[in-house]
Amino acid sequence: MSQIEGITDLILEVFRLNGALVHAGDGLVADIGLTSARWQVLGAIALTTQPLSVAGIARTMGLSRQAVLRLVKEMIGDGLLRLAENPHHRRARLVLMTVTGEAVYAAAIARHRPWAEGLARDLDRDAIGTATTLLRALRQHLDAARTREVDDD
Amino acid sequence: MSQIEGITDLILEVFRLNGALVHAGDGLVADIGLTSARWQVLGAIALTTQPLSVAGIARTMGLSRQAVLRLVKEMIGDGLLRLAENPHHRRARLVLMTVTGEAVYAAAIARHRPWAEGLARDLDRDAIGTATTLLRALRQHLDAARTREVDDD
DNA sequence: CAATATTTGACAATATGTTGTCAATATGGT
DNA sequence: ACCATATTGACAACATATTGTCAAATATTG
Repeated sequence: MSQIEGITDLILEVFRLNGALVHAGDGLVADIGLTSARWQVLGAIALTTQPLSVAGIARTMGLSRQAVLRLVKEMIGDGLLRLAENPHHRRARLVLMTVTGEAVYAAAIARHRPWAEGLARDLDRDAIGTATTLLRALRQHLDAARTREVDDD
Repeated sequence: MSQIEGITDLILEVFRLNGALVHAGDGLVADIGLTSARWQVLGAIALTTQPLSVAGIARTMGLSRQAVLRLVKEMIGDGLLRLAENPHHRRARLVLMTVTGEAVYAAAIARHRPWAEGLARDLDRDAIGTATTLLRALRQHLDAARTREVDDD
């Protein structure tokens, strides 16, 4: 198989796996009022020491500012998130979890753990690391190309 | 790093890479009237010896029937695809490319080749294979769970 | 053969994500 | 301090994908 076929296969598999993961995640947390996308927003907030703005969350998740903005506004409406003034930037307020948000996120984690265990059980540990490193390299390559794109404008 | 953290990292990287790939693909074929999604539909049709129905394309791509259905109808409207009677199934007609569709797909391939070469250039060949195998195993695991889900209904 | 189950295309509603645009706010260079 | 530039939240338009529902066509089972 040529190098091009190899990378193309990988790309198609990323598309398929992405869909399967979103579906599985949705199913995992549906009854606690979450979706994969909202769960990911909570994760981005939980996993940083410093509170983030909407734009900051977007950068962490690799999504557009606007996609995150809409999710955040909906989640504020649902009582999962709240905004706090940002001493460093009047416009870019900080996104924080409410008590409810924290409880829901904790519940999501509790379900994620055994699910992830089952998924990883018969997979080779090194292969997971190798794959993650490779995917990250690919994405960084693409992101770099994207930056050059914008610079050309 | 625990096995759970490892697989979770991989999952988040799949989400990010998926977005970056869709964006790059869109940019690659935008000016010939394609998008990543439409390009993938053409690819699914091109890569099979036997013509496929809408549902068949969906299975190949790992998407829902309905997602493919809408794409196919739009692409028929744009003159890229056409339907042919299916001797084995009156309802499930076969999706074929028009001459225009074939030309557009050929143009997309011509752009994909050097792009994929550049992407794969400094990546380890074995790592690509390992990653593809791992992602496929993950997806098949998830698809199997999905099948069990449906059986429970 | 008849009853039942599955597959399929169609349509609608909704969730997710992108791009484009704008004004407000920061930031950096001169 | 000033001006050009970049970042940010907001809103709108659109592409993509999922689920739910339905009726038609096919496949399966007793």
